[in-house]
Amino acid sequence: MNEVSLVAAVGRGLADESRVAMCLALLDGVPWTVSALAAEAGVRLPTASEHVARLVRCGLVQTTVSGRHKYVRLAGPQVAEVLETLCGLAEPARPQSLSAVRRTRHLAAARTCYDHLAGRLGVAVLDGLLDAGVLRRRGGLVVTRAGRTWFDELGISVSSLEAGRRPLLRDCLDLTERRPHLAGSLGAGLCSTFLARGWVRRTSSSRALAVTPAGERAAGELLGIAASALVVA
Amino acid sequence: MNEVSLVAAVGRGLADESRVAMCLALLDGVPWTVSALAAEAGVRLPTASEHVARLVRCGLVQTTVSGRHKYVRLAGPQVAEVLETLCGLAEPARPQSLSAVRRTRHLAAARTCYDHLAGRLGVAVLDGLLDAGVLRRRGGLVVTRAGRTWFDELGISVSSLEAGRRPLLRDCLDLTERRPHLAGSLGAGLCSTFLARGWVRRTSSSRALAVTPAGERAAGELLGIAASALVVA
DNA sequence: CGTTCGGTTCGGGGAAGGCCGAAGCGTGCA
DNA sequence: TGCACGCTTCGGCCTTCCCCGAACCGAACG
Repeated sequence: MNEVSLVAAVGRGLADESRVAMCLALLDGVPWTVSALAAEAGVRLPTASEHVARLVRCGLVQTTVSGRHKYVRLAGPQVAEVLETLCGLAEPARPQSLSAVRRTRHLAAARTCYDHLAGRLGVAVLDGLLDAGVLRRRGGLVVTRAGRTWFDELGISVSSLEAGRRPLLRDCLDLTERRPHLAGSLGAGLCSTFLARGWVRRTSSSRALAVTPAGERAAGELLGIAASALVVA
Repeated sequence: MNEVSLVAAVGRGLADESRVAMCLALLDGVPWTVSALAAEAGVRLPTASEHVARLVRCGLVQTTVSGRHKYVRLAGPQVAEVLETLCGLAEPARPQSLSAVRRTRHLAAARTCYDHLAGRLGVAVLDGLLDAGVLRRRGGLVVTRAGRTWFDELGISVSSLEAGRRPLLRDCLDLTERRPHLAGSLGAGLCSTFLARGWVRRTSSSRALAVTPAGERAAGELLGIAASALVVA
C-alpha cells in the first residue's frame, strides 16, 4: 500500500462530521466509551459503533475492552498532531459569536489536549512562559538557558526530553481560545507535573480540568498568572 | 461553520485516491495544469476537472487561469504542512520493495517538496547540516551558534527568518527516501539559495531538479556531500 | 438464573460520490 | 474565419456511505 492510498484512507476516516467530532473529542487524551462518543457526535449507538470500527481500521484510534465497556483513544501522538495541524487550517476563521464564546468558555477554563494543557489555562501558561523568558519565539519555540534551570527546578529535565524522538516544543492551536498553547514533549511533561503536584485534577464528570487552590498559587508564583484569568467567568 | 465541519470538509477532500495523488504531486510546489494532474492521478480530464473544483471548494488548492490553461497549486504552506504530517503517519511503513526503490530513485535524485529541497539531495543536505554541526537535534531541530554564521555566509539571515511567524526548522518526511529532509522557513531559504546560485535548476520536462556541476562542488565543499551520493544511480 | 446494559450485527432506505463519453465553451493560432 | 486544444458541464451508471431500528451477544449484578 503506497503513500496515496494510506493518506486517502485517513481522509475517508475524517470525511464524516460524526467521526471528526469523535476524534476531536478524543484529543483531550482521555479514553472515551463508545456510548459517550455517540452522545458527543449526536448519533445512536449502532452508528457510533460502526464509526469507531472504521476509525480503528484506518489507524486513527485504538480500543481496549474492559468488562462490558470499550474504551477508545487516539492511536498516538502522531495522530494528535495530524488533528491539531488540521485544525490549524481553520485559524484564519472569523471570530465566533460572543454567545458561542460564552458557552464554550464555561467548559474551556482548563482541560487537556491529548497530553498537554489547553483551554484558558493552557494559553495562559504559554503566555506566562514567554513573558518569564523561559521560552522564546525564534521562528518556532525554543527554551532559553534560564528556561532550562526553570524546568529543572520543576523536576523536568529538558536535556533528557531532547534525547527522545518527539519534538520538544510545538505550538498547538487551542480549539476554544483560538490562540496557541504548548504541545510537544515539554508540554506533556509540564502537564504531568501539574497533575502530579495536584495543581490541577481531572474531573470525573466532564473532560475539563479543575485548577486547585495550590495550582492557582503556583501559577501566580511561577508564571505571574492572575487567578482571575483562570476563573470560569 | 465550526471546527468539526471544517475538518470534515478537508477530510472529504482527501477521501479519494485521485485527489490525494493530485495533492501529493502538488507538494513539489510547482503549478500543475489540470490535464497534467489527470495524467498523474490516472483519470480522464472531466474527472480531474471535478476533482480540482472540489479541492478548491474545500480550500486545499488555488487556481489561476492563463490563456486556455488553468494552473493549480496548493493553497499555502499550511496545506503543505498538513499533507506532510499526514504522510508522516505512514512512517512506520515497511520498506518498499527493492525494485520499487529503483524505479522511484531515478525520479528522486533531487526535487522540491513544496518550497524546500527533497529527494536524495534534500536528505543528504539535512544529514550534511547535522554532521557539519550547523544544525543539531534537540528534541526537534535547532541552529547552533556556528550554524548562524554558516547561514550568514550564504546570505541567509537566520534572525530575520526567526522574526516571521513561520516555523524556522521542521522535519519533513521524504516521500521517496523515507527519511526526513529540511523544511520550514530555513529550508525554503536554503532552497531559494540553491536555485539562485545555480546549484540546482528546475527541469522543464519533469518535476525533478538537476544538480549542476557547480552544485556538486558546493555540496562537497559546504557539506561534505560526495557527488556520488547525488548521481541517479 | 434472569435482568440490565454496553456494544455489535443485520437489513434496508436514502443520499452522495466517482467515473466516463458526449457535448459545449472559450482561447490561441493559422 | 476556421480549427485545435484545454477545460467544463451534463447525463447516467454504479458503488459507497450514513443512518437507524430490531435483533443478538456477552459481561455484570443480584
